[in-house]
Amino acid sequence: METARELFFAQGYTATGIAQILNSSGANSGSLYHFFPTKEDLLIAVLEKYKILLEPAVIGPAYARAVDPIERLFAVLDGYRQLLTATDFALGCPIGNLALEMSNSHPQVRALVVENFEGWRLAIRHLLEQAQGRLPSEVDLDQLSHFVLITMEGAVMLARAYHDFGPFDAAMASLRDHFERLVQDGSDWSTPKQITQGIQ
Amino acid sequence: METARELFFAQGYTATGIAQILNSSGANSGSLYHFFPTKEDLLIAVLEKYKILLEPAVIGPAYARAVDPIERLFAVLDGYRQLLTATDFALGCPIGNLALEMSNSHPQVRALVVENFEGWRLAIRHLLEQAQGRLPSEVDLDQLSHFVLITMEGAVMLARAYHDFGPFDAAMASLRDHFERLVQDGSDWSTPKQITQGIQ
DNA sequence: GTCTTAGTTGAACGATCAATCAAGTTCTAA
DNA sequence: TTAGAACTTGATTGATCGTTCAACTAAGAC
Repeated sequence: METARELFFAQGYTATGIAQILNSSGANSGSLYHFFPTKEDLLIAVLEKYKILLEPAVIGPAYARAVDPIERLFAVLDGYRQLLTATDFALGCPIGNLALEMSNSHPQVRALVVENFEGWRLAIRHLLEQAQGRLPSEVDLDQLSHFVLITMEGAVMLARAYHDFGPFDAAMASLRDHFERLVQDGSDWSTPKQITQGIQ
Repeated sequence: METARELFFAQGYTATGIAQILNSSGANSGSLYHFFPTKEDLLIAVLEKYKILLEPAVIGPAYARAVDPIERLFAVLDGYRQLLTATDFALGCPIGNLALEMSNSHPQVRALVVENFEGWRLAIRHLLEQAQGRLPSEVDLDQLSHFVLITMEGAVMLARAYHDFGPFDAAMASLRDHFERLVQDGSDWSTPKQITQGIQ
């Protein structure tokens, strides 16, 4: 199953054959089909695994690299940049890859993709809640967390297509700009603009 | 080739078989292979076609629905929303679909994916240039146009995965908010804030 | 010590995959 | 009128697809 996860991640679901999984893992077809009656069951197990991996593999490391909630948010995003760097754009977001491939057809798989996205988004939302005091009061955290998720998925997609960090970094810079304007706006009513600007 | 384009769009490249293209189009395998020696050549022709379709199928209709450059930008994005509605989330962005599927392996295909993305982005950039007077002078139009493209691709991906417009509309609302703040900031130095606020 | 259950083995299945090719037809130009 | 190139036809190729299954082994229960 671990081998299947890696191969689905690297090549996609359709492009990965059962035979390849068996070769790479050293398992036999009968053993595999004893636990996973169909290829789709294998994919479902992989998607369940990703739900478990979210915290230790994505959120945890980002928390360790920063303390401020907004900085932690960008540390999460930077984690995907590091993955792209380490694999020379071969690996992006495993869920995003499967999302496009499986968004038609299989409803159970799609439901698990949504669960994975929601896990990620709610982790971001949790960070936004911690920064809520600095944001304008009218900001919708569900909306903003969706926006961050969408930006991340789009940025990873484009970076892989371009084999270049230009689009990715542009999105990160724009998103940072957006957050700076939100924070700026959030402090306007309580603190005169001139003072915060004077300190900088 | 037109049938291949539709099937690649709806099902993806790997998931579409030559036999299916032949059945749906009524062509024979020999005829197909006379013009397209490999399946990849067929994909390349499809991607070239998309470059041509950008203007009449995407940009043109959006221009017809709005006049203001920023409104035209959002009209382009709304075009993808309409496509998702019309096909019940079955069809998203044809280039984005292929981008994730082909971002590894074939370099020639990836180059054409990039050309398609760049065509789209430069069309957006052209709109931003027309609105440049309303934006802060320090805004980087290349960065901002990449940001818009990335938001669009991510929004379409998530909408298809969720089978729901929540994420898509959240991204559009956030992007609108970002543009409003840019325009607001762009007018600050020339016009006192109080006056424009008073007019509203 | 035997019965049951869980798990393993790997050859084999029919279907489908992208691709081929010899034969036949249509078009073009001299 | 005719030679040759352009194009079509569809049966067929070997490889690979996901899946099956009868035979086998290992381990715990009574």
